[in-house]
Amino acid sequence: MDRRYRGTMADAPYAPRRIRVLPSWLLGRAAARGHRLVAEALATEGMRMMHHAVLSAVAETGPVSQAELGRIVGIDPKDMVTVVTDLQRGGLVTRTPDPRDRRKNAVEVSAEGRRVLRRTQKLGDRANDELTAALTPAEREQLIGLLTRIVRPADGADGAGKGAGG
Amino acid sequence: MDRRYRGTMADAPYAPRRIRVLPSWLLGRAAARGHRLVAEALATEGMRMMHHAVLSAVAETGPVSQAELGRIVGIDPKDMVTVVTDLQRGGLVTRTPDPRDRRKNAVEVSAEGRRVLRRTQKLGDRANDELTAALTPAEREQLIGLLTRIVRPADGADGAGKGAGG
DNA sequence: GAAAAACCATTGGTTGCCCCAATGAACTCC
DNA sequence: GGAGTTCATTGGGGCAACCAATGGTTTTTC
Repeated sequence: MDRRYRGTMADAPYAPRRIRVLPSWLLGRAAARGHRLVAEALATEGMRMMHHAVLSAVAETGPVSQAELGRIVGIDPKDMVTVVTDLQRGGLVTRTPDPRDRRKNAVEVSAEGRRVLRRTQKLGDRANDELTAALTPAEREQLIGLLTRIVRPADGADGAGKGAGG
Repeated sequence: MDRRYRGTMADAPYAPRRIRVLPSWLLGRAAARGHRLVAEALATEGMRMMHHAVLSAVAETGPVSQAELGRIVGIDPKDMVTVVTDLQRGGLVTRTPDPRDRRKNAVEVSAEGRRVLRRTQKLGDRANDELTAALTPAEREQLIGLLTRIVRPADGADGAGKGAGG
């Protein structure tokens, strides 16, 4: 394998020992690879990760406000505006004023949205298969379990919920 | 406990089922949390993640060129210039022309650099402890092993080494 | 019922990370 | 000594996460 000049993350096998074993470091690397793989796959449908996540949330939650969506997928209200606008422009969701609460937009998936979602889900799944190709199914489940517990430490006691990154 | 408005990643517990179990998704979340934790910790020493990684690599590799460093930690040559400049400005590394190859800069850690590195390493380690607080030591090792294999699939056969993003 | 507080969608702007292309100097190989 | 390559540097560009402010709307409180 010719080690070219390009330093594209993916081929940075050695890193300093002290760092290479740090979960935060590995997480960053793995996430970067996952992101690249998924983004690449989704791009064939003109979708991006956040768009897919939001569309998925909409499909699952039914008519829902943007603020609620933001809480669900964990993105900023500002970014949500962009995503929903894109989705709407593509005819994947409808954004209608909620008659019960005129502040809100009722976002709902369209037939076309469901169609696209079905495809992008398959694409995303396949990308994830490739991402975890080196793992056995059992190991993959293990990884998912471990990560899930890392992602939501809000349950534990000790110093959690510290300063939200000033 | 009050669920405020802010959607800062950390408190996005539920996400759509279909997505929540996707390694790529979890990886992104976990990485974001790890990044926040570590960055926050390092900030107390005025350091950033990349700076720490590079400094660590320099300390471990001895006098080394920037290009080599870039390959080691996996960042772009352009960004390396900035990082090394910052490090140099802070007196943490020295950047001297390599007499054996006048194209190269021999980057080397300074005494002060070692001192800072010792502190930032401790800081980084602690942040990682907090990141993995929900895991037992054995589980943490497990996670590291799993992630390591995800990060470098370059060994396996199947479609690996695919298009690097495009 | 009116003021106060909270919430929603939107606009505006910032930061950090990752990536690519081009340039001039220096080294290597033939 | 000329071609090809590597090095540091400069100049861009894209994407994700985040924070502050505003006008309109709902709920809360007195």
